[in-house]
Amino acid sequence: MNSTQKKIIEAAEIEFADHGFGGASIREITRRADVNIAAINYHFGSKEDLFKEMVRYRIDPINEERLALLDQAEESNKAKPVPLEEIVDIIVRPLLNKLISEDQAGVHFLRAMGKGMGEEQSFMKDLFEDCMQEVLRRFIQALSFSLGKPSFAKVVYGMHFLACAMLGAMLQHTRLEYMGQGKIDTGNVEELVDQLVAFISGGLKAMVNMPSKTDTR
Amino acid sequence: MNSTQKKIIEAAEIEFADHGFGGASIREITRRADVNIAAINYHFGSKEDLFKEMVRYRIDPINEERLALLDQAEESNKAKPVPLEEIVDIIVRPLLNKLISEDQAGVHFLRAMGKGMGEEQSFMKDLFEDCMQEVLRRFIQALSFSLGKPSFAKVVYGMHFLACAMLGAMLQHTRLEYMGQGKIDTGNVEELVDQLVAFISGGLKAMVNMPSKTDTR
DNA sequence: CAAAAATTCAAACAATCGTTTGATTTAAAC
DNA sequence: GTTTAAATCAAACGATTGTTTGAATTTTTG
Repeated sequence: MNSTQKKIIEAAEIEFADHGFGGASIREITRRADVNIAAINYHFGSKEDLFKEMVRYRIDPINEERLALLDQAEESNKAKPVPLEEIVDIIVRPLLNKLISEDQAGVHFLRAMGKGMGEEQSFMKDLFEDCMQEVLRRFIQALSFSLGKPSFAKVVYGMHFLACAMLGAMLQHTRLEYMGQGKIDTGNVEELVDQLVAFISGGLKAMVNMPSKTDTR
Repeated sequence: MNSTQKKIIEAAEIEFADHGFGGASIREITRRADVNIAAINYHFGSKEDLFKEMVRYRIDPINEERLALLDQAEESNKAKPVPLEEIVDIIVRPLLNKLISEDQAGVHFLRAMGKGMGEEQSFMKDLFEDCMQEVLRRFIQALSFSLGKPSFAKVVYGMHFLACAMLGAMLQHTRLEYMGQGKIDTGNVEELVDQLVAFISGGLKAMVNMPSKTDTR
């Protein structure tokens, strides 16, 4: 990955974050990256391939880190389940840590990815399935074990809410500023993640402990 | 609101849901609504005004319902705080109930609105501030009271996570199908809301009970 | 029924979209 | 230093974007 491609990726993160995949403009990306209009098609093939490359470039290392941390946690807990907070932390922290970086590129990436996940582009579903398949499988299993193997439906709802809360935090991080009336330090990602992990873990436990009318295992 | 305007609004919900505000096409909306291309500018003024109208048309009654329910709950609890689950339920249920409707229009509206909230269009921030200001104020106050008046930061984080989880559920409702491998009845909104309310309430309590390093009230 | 207002229509507006082309410049290989 | 290959460039491609226009049509009013 040469400097031109890097410049394009960084500009793409900002544009995709601001306007989504469909709304972002190739011309605006190249203008921001200070490269020629044809550079994107030359280096990446198409706008679609650029988006895919942008996602994989950032998300693959994060998922590797997640799996390694889960391996490590499962090993140190022997045959016992990994504590819930630990699992949630491993899912959330490596990703949301991208909210801090000297050039703010991570913030843009998270917003761009969050926005992409909501789009109806047909290639998106494939992209995220490719990226997340193994991670999803492993963490659903770990969560189920840690929660005492509740019904399949509960685990799915739980994983869903976990992803929703995390996705929302990615997309709406800037809203903290407005809601907090400037009294919240939005740069304190450590604090944000701590609170979010507590929120999600507590939520999962409460959900599992609640009796469900239509529950079958 | 005549039949042409109604047809346009319904078509707009689908298009905005699928492609976001920036990605949606006026031509596609009018084609789907089976009206002339000029109808949108004639009846609404602009694409932007159409989006605003679409949001207010659906969200204003929901917010009125929320405030009425909160009034009622506060009255029946005298000077005591309203139970947390009840408050969360009032925020979540009137909105997510839109996930069910014979013509699925509600699903599209929720996705369209969720997607819009993430966009950087300058008019969006104003629109949502106008819509949500009073509701936010009232429910932040009720939540704070019900949670035992924790620090301002905790309440803000809590309200933020609540909104994030709800937003995610709106945006990603169809993902339940995929994650649940077809074994989850995605049409069972009652069940979804029950689980979500339990998740959010449990999350909020856990968050408030967790000691915070940088906590000041 | 006639006059007036409201609505619908096809056509065109300038602007922008993603992509391609072919020439030109820069870098690498021998 | 000459030859290949890689990269950058301005220009143009056809298609689509949101919006406007002015005539034709429908609906309402007196």
